[in-house]
Amino acid sequence: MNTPTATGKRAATRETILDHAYALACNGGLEGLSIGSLAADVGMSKSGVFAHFGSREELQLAVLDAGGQRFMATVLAPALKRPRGLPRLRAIVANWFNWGREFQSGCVLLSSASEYDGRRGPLHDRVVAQMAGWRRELCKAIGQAVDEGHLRANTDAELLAFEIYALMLGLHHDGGLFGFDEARRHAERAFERLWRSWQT
Amino acid sequence: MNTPTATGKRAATRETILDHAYALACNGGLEGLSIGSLAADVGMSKSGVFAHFGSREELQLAVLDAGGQRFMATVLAPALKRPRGLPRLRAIVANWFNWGREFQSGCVLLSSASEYDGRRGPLHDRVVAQMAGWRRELCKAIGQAVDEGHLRANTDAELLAFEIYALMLGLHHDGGLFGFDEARRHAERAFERLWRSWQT
DNA sequence: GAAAAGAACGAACGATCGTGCTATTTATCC
DNA sequence: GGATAAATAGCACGATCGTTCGTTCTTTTC
Repeated sequence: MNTPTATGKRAATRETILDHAYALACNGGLEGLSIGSLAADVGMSKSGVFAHFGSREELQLAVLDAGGQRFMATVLAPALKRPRGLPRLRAIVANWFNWGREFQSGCVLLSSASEYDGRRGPLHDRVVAQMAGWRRELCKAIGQAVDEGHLRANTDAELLAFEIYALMLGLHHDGGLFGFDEARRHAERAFERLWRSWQT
Repeated sequence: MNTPTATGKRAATRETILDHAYALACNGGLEGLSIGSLAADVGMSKSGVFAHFGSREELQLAVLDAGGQRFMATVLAPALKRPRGLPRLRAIVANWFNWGREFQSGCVLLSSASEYDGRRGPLHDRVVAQMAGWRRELCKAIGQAVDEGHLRANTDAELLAFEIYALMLGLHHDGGLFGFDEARRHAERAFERLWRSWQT
């Protein structure tokens, strides 16, 4: 038995740092995340935090990955237990509604999308890859709903995925600015209209 | 003739500064806008730029106002020449499609919305007021389309405004990440479906 | 318990941040 | 054209940024 705890101390504190970094980035965005404030939040020295990542960009990438992982675990994974087709699709949307409300403010992934859409570099690429991956998952679930006969046979999966995504953007946008309850009401009704418009 | 140009020198250079500030904020966002880089971009000294606004926050507010003004002039004003109802609504959307492509990257107003939705202070309030005002204009145009008999009598203006706004968010989001052309195709088709779903 | 390895700290760096203050330049007015 | 006012430049401040480096503390290994 030479493996200490399978996760070691280094990995554990790294996880702790990422927890705090993720929470901070949910407010201020990835671009507003500074190593100094992060270190103060965790209760470590700047250099101690820094040593875990080697650069700020590497830290930001790690936060982005952590966010994507949590998103998938919160939104997609539970929905996979539901039967294929529209029930699973609705479960995805339902889980998505609750996403980002664990911390008071916005979603790291969405804010990163608007922060890095115009620039170049590793962060931009990671955001694009993440978003494209999620869109692919959405299309997959939509395709299954078509196969199950829940949605019309001529359904354009990419278009519907765009529409679903747009409504979630609207929910987060309005939720952040005008209050979550009213935004939720609008989004819920919009989704009902959306499902109906694509149903068989 | 003692009035030099009706707009004095001070106002003129202030306008020049705001032009550059607006362009810079279209990429880096309002939070990424710094007085130093702005001064370098304009070709002035930091303090020279600073003197025009008195504080960074005041500068950001001015940029926000300038953005709102340009948005209204680009998107709303030309549409008011079209006949009330669906034609005007479609014109608004058509103008909105072109908005934000004057500069290569995103829209200041949208990025500000995600930057300040979680915080408090004058910037947050200004963003909310701006967004609420625009939403009100949208609802007004929708109401007219109902009055004209172009949209169903039981149309929920706020809900439709939410749906329109959501699609535009989707357009900007996808446009920034995946390329504007594909996003435009999706958004255009989604809008056609949207109009049809609310039409008489 | 000594030795080796790993993790975190503390101080310092050059740069940039927003913001004052004081000159200096530029425009306006009689 | 000289006096006055406005506009801009220059410089310095404290703070914070990301990053580096050498030291100290903690853990593991023999």
